Amino acid sequence: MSPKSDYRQGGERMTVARTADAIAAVLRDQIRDRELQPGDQLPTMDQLMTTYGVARATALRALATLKAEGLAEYRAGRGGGTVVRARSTQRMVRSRGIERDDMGYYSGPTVQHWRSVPGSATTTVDRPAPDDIAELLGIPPGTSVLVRERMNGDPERPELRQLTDSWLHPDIVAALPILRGSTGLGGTYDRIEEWAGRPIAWTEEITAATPSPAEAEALLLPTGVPLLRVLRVSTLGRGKRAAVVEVQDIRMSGELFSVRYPVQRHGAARWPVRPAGTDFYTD
Amino acid sequence: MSPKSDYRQGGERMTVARTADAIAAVLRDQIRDRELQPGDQLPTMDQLMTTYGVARATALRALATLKAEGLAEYRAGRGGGTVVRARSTQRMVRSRGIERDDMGYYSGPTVQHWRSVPGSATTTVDRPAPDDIAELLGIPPGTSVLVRERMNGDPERPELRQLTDSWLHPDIVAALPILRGSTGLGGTYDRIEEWAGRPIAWTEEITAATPSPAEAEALLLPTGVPLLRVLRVSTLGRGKRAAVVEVQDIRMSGELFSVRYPVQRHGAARWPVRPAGTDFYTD
DNA sequence: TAGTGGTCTAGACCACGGC
DNA sequence: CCGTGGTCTAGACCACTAT
Repeated sequence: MSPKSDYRQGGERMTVARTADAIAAVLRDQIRDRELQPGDQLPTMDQLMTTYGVARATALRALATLKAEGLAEYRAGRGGGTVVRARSTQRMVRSRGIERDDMGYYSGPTVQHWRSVPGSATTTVDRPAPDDIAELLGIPPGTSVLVRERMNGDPERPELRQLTDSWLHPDIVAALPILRGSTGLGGTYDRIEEWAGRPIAWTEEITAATPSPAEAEALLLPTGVPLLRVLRVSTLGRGKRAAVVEVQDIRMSGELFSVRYPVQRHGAARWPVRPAGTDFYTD
Repeated sequence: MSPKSDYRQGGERMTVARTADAIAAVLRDQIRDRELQPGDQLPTMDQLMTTYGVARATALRALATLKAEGLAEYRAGRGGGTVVRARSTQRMVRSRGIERDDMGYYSGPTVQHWRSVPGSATTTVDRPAPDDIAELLGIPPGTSVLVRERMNGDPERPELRQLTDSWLHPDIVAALPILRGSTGLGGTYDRIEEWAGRPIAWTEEITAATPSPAEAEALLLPTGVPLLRVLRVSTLGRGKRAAVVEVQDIRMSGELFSVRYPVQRHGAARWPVRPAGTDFYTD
């Protein structure tokens, strides 16, 4: 992986890093091995130019690579430079069960006090559904769908925030035109349950994604930090007659957040189990 | 967001993109709006140079930005070029319940037939635990811990693969030295339950991360694709006396995989619910 | 072989922010 | 002020692969 050696220049075999990727690999290894601690300054471009004998642009690209990977960041000003980024190892864990208080449903105590991020507001628009949302809603891709977009977070820790797009199934919007209006997002679930007279069931599907520039800006993501994406599917009814009424697309920093679920035992995995025929590992 | 206009050059206000970021933004918008479909060729560097009047390096950076974001990729050779990447919108969904067959435990039918990736083998080493693993194991960071590292996946679809590091608590390794040996990973759980005489309980914590170059290579990740990371914590006992015996760190492509869980209602959220005091939305 | 992107050197100029 | 990284132009050379 690290092209630190076995590198040719003018037919002569070199053992030192002389390319941007090789220099980046040297520094990356030093960071991984904690020779360079968070907050420590990396060599400046001038230092890289003299120690490795490369051009300025090459030194720049080595440092830029580490920034893109989220390993380093720039501190501007005199005495600044490129430093090892302190990566939060302590993530905010969201236990994904549904709770309820005077305000309505919420998903766990860590977010009970979250509010709309100042300066942002819920917007309600009709928009063609992306493929994955359309698939979950069970409608043709590109169908125009009512979506409520919102950003909220912890009022006391502004970096803890998430973007939520609530895509409402066309049938439910036709039946409940109030959903186009000022009903809060939390209120949406109550309105639907009042109308249906039975409970919504939720399933969450979690994946990772690269943020768009707009998402990175809104969520204050440094470069190199991916999105943690939770797709929450709200369903009425059970089994084959279950109808998807809403899909929420919730995006948050993959570095600051994690979500936690208990894992259930099914079928033959229920305790006590019979001994396995072999110890072959299948997962 | 898109610096397509309001750009100054020599004191003259321009309305066309003349920087790498601005050109990238134009192309990004065209991809997002489906003017450029997956497989379509983006303008070549020569075309960008003439249409925008920029230097070759600038055109290069515009295209490189899109590749880094995972929106485009390079097809080499004559007639090739930079094309819009086909992003798999159909992810492999792993329903995270625990099942069991003759082989032992496994997590859902989609992975029941998975095997070790050809050419890879399980390695067993002692390694200092990273901070987040140490935290979950309840041991001081940097403690040397036995870890079993493995890569497995779908034999018929080699791109569907995952890296699994199984970090075993020092106490359980001391009690069960066999875990250092050739017991399969799936066998680990059986050995622990036989020894303890009671069932393991699992919790999974999901987050997103940027792959290291080594992880990207092993998992065949194109640039711009983040990791989906599942931390599975295995526990013996309940409540305050629960002891963590193992932490699995499972990494897979965030583009090809998602994990799915049912969401439980707790406390006041159990049906039937009382009406909410307001419709204020807290999540 | 031709056309694509990728890397490098060399040098000019700009933006930022602590000193 | 001045050292830091960031962007740009300009040009040389290399790597890949369909044709």
